[in-house]
Amino acid sequence: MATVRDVAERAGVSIATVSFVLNGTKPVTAATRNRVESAMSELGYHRNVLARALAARRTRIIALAHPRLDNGFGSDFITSASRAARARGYHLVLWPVDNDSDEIGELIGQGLVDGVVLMEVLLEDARVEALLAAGTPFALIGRTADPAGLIHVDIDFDQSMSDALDHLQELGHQDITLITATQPLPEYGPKVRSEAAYRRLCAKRGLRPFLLECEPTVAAGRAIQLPPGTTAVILMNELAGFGLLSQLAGAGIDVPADLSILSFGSPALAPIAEPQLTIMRAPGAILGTLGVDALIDHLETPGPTPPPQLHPCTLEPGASTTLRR
Amino acid sequence: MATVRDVAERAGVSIATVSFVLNGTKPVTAATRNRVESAMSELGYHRNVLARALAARRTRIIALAHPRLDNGFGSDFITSASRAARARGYHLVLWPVDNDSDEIGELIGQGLVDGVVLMEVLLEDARVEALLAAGTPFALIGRTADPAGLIHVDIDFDQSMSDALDHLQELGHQDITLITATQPLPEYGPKVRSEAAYRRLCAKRGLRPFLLECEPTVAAGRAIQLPPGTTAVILMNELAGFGLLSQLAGAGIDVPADLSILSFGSPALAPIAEPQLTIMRAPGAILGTLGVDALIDHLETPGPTPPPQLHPCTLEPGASTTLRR
DNA sequence: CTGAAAGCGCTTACAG
DNA sequence: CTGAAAGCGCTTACAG
Repeated sequence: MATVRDVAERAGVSIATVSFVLNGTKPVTAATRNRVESAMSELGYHRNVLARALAARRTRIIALAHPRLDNGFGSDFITSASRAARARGYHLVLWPVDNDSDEIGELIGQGLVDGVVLMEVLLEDARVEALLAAGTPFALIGRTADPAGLIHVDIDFDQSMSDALDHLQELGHQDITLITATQPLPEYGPKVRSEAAYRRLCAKRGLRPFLLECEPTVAAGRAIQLPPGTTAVILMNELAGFGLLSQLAGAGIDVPADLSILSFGSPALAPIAEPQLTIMRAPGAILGTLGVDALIDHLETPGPTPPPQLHPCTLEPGASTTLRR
Repeated sequence: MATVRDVAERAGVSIATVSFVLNGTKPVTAATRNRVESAMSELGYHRNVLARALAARRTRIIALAHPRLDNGFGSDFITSASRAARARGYHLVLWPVDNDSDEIGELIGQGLVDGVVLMEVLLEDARVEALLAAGTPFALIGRTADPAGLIHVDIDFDQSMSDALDHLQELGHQDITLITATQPLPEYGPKVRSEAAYRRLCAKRGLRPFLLECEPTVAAGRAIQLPPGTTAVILMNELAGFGLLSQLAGAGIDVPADLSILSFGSPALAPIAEPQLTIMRAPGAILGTLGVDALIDHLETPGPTPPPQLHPCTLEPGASTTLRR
């Protein structure tokens, strides 16, 4: 592998000059620049990111801390996050850490990364404390209970719920039940915020709120007992949704003629349902890009905390919602 | 952040000695070791991985090169791969690269990683050539057309297909149709190998082979025309499977009474189907661990190419297969 | 605009 | 068993 020294020698300049053209950090005459650039391409020079990082005290590596990946928008998110990082000349390392301050503290101490993107943020999150204590810049995917002053991107649950209700109300529905999933951890942000948004919007719109929750399984969905009078359902429990569909089919209740279903879920599963589900699609890929960009922006031009980036889910019409009869 | 220098000073030794106890590379008396270790813990010392990497010419970072993640065992695989790396003291960086030799060549040139795990390997893969040319160690998840001499881990398609046929034959089936998915790229290893295994095993077992393929969509599944006489189906096309189930239900054909279905697929989707699908589950998490471990083993003790690690899918009984009537 | 030199925080021959 | 010193491949004040 060629080094700056090789390039400098071939171009007849000092290694400092090579560095200046490499980084554009100081003015260099066109002639010198050309000599350096041809030397680089002739030698197939690639700068060593490790040495650069050590000397510059900036690694241009960021971590994606993920307790687990099996949920929600996992794959989309990761693909877009790693692409976003690469697009800005950064590398993304994966840190499989639990919500544990020691574990992340140890990782931070290694000095490998300039910042951290935190997935699966809890309302109370020990990792956030560790990051704050270490002075390591970070961006949250999701939000703690009080995210003021923290860089974060998240689903806009208010807007999403509003859009969901709009869709159903435009179809004439007024008795709309919200079905969520029982969570292993009590304080799960998306659920808490969605329920709050639903309650608030119902009050504001003069709708009677019906909230239900069940385990995220097909079997639990089969056992759902909808409140009498319900003509539409907002689902935040994809698996139970399939159970519910099966239960309804068995009972001769037609979807959407008798009951409209709007499901917060993934486009992968929607076409499997019968009828194909109308979904509110989570902006996984968008959040990946926003989170990484927000962090890198902050790393490159530190300043006051940028405003949160909240992005709503997108309505993707299927065949499971229709006019109330 | 404390450095080796701080530790050395506090312990009253040289930085070399600190390094020796850090790495266990040279014998150190118990007394000295103790002094160094207490100094380290008192200072909350963490070794800087960048500096170590630069000095030792080994970064202990490996890359996971992934064209896209949306397919197959994506999330499971990545989670297990990143855990496996961490368990061995390595970091895993994500490289979102297409099957393009330039792109991966540029990334390798940066000197960030000791080796690469390659996902989504094609029968002819430009990235493999680039890696070979650069002399960068790598492990394949999947296989090229001729993987001899390359470290690789993959699904054992022969064994998996054999297990699938065993299951169905034990239930009395002899007319077994294999349904695969049309691929965007012509030479897709899993499909090619599965079909070959199916053909070979049918011949060996005196079964008549029926092969079908269709687009990986629910709609395509609805349009499948099974060969007359088929009593069981092996599906390697999950989405089409749902379409097929729907088609059969509409035609009054009972699964599994009239037709058994064994699907190579994910445990996430199996319970959604009605009846719940009997599946051959891809060993995504296992391959993640095996791939990373194989690469790191080779990095730490170079030697002849270790034998390929082939791991079969696991039969997970559902309610979609039963005795032939 | 360009260069000589120090330094980032480690590891590793080489000596003793 | 321990230490002094060189060096990994860069960046960045500091001078000129």
